[in-house]
This record gives sequence, C-alpha cells and structure tokens, in this order.
Amino acid sequence: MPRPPDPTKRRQLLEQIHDYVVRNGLSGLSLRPLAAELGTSDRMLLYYFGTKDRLVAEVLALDDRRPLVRVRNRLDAAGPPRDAAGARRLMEEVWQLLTAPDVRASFPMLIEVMADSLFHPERYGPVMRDTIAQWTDVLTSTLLGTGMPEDRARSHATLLVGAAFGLQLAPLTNGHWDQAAEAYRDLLDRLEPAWGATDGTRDTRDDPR
Amino acid sequence: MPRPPDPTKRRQLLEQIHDYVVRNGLSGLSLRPLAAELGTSDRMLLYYFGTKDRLVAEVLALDDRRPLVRVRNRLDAAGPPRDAAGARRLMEEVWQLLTAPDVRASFPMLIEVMADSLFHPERYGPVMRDTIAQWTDVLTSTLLGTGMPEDRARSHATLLVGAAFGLQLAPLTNGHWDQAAEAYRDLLDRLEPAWGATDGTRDTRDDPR
DNA sequence: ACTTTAATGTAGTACGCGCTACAGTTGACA
DNA sequence: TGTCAACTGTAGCGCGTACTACATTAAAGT
Repeated sequence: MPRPPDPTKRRQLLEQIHDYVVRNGLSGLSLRPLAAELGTSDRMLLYYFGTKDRLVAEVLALDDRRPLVRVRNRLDAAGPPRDAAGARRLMEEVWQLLTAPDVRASFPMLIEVMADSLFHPERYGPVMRDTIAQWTDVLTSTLLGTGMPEDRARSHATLLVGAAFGLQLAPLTNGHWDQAAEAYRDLLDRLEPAWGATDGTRDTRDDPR
Repeated sequence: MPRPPDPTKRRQLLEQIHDYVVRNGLSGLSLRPLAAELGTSDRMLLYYFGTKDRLVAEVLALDDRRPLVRVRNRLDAAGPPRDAAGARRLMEEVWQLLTAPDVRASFPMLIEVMADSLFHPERYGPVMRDTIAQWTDVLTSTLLGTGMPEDRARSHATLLVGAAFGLQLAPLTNGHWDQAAEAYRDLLDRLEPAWGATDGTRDTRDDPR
C-alpha cells in the first residue's frame, strides 16, 4: 500500500531475502519465518514490498545475480572469438561461469522456478519463460562469430545449453561435480574438434599463437 | 455404489490422481480441489490413502509410469548391443522413450520433484535422489557392453543423460522440440563417430564432414 | 514548538489447509 | 432378516497463511 521511501534499506532487505530464498527454496516460502530470520516482521516485508507476489518477483529480477545476465555480459565483453582456440576458451568460460559457487547455489531455486512456470506460465511470466531460449541465442550469436554456418551454430548452442543445464542436475543430487565437468569438456572436444582439445589435463593457458 | 472391498478402486483412484498431478503439479497440490475434479471428497482420499504424504508417495512410486523404469526395461530387454550400429540404435531409442508423449507430459512434475528434493532431501527420499545416477548407471553398463573402456563409458553416459535431460527443458518452455531432437542426434553423431559409420574399430576424434 | 510523515508494533480478519469425529448408508453373509 | 464391516457425507477443529486496521514512535521540516 505505501510507497517505499528508503531505497537503500529496501535494497539491502531484498538481497537478504534473495539469499534466504536461494537457501530455502521458493515453493514453501512463508513471510513470517522469512521475516523472523531477517530480524524483522511480516508486517515490514509487506510494508516495503506491498505483496508477497511482488516481493518474489523482485527477488527473481535481481539482475546482477542472474546467471544468464552474467554469461551474456561476459560474452559481450569478450567479443566474438578471433580464432578456434578463442572459441574453445569462451565455451569453457561459459561452464566456469555457470558453475561458479554462487550460481551453483542458486540452481535449485532456478530449477524450482522453471518447474513452476511450466505449470503456471503466467506466474513468473517473462522472467523465466525464455531464459533457456535467451541462453541459446547468446551462444548462437557467439558461435556465429566464429564463421560457423547458422544451422550448425544453433544446433551446437542448443546442445551446449542443454548439456550445461542437464549436467548440473546430476551433481546437485550426488555431488559428483568432476564427472559433469569432465563430460562437458568431453563434449567440447568432440563437438568442434577444430577448436582443439585440452586433452584431459588442464594446463591450457591461453596461447595466442 | 459401494461394492468392492478395496484394491481395484484404490488403484484406479491412484491413477486418476497421478494424471491430475502430472497436469497440475505437485507443489500446490490440495486435497479438496483434487477430490472435486475426481468427483469425490477429500474425506475419501484420506480414507483410501490415510494421509496426504502417503498419497503423494504412492503417486510417485507408480512404477510403470516412471521414465527410468521404462528405459531400464527396454535396455534390459534389448541386451547389450552386438555392434556399433546397434549401440547407436539403442541410444536413439533412449531418446524416443524419454520423449514419448506421456513421459514428456510427466517431465514438469519430475523436475518439480527434483527441485524440491534438492531443498528437502528427506522429503521424497530414495524415490528421487538417485534418479539421475541410476540413469547414468544403466547407460554406462549398456555402453560397457559395446567394449568401450569404462571411463569413456561413464563420461559418455553422464553426457547423454545430462543432455537428454537438459534438452527436454528448453522445448518445454518454448515448444521447439525439433531443435532438441536434432541437437541430440548431432550429439550422437559426434560422440562416437563409429556408431554412425560402418562397424570398424572405434577411432578417436578426427575430421567430421 | 508544532506538524508532518515515515517506520514499526499489536492484534486481528478471512481463508484454505490437512485431518478427524460422528453419523449414517450400503452390501455381503449368517 | 438381522448383523457386521466396509464405505461415505457433514460438519468442524486447529493451524498457518497473506494481508489489514489501528495505534504509536521517532525524526525531520517549517
């Protein structure tokens, strides 16, 4: 009901809520326990955010914590790879970004949101619906920069995104992260052999010819 | 109306509930709307299943509707592939099984359960925790049957499962199923080139097209 | 000093939830 | 036909939920 006149405190609160949600999930989120852990009251949360739905929406819209945004920023910053080795390095960096500790920590929540938006597409609306599509697009355009034909770029991007996503699921349940990383590297090796394989060991520092 | 002691009606009810859950999700499942759509009452559901938790557990344990069980049965029935083409055919059949309409329809629920068990591992306990690990094991042993070295078999299995899973997610949100199928086929082509070509001893990666 | 206004506490409302107590109702069988 | 046990409808309990009405504090502005 009221407008939020103190943006910094609101922002700080929002980040704390984000952390809580990442740790505890979104499906059973309840204002009172949340508020209790933040040392405040449900009354205050509603004061600042008006409604639970709006609160959740804002948590999910915390741009600088969203994996897609990070990946896109990184790819944009790097620009199109100049050679095959550069493409390979970039694809490995995508994996690095997606498996960074905080991104990894937010994956359960991300999956939760995806599952929920499959049943209720209107609920988190544009926030999530096209997440994977966006990833695919970002990767496709990057691959296009390597001179790859478009259909192959799109197919590869679809595969890379799907694999990167699916490969995160297994370790989340059983903790075998190395297997997933190895499988991803294996995929890169075989997907575009011209990119050059790192051949198992990881002494691949950038060697610009 | 009341005729039989139990088991058939209970079973029938259970299958209706399964369908409802597949359509409407599990996170917000509520006995009264569920019962209403089945033309009965919450009272009856609790009469037959005792408690909501037990009801859900039984829904998830409907073995013959679980994708993993189907895949395993199929692979068991087929036995280890006799040649490279057989392996390729089997891997394509895995995809077929995982994208069969009813399996596909149950994917959102499956993802939902996985997300939930990431936050609450005890909730669906052994039902789900090792699902992906089991898939990987099943595929690994199948690939071992082709004479592939163990580490490669495990890596490939991890990759195939991860990709098959991840590739289902994108189309669920945007409906581009052909892209996913194509990407999976692409993966098979490149993962073990020997599968696509004539028998021949499997060789390491080199020139595609 | 007075007024305004943002911030917070207290108590409560209306509702949906899982679940239960109790009272029938029905059908099989003696 | 009467009895018993399986089945089912009705009403409601206790609880947690999002959300609100009202009052109070505290500080800033004039």
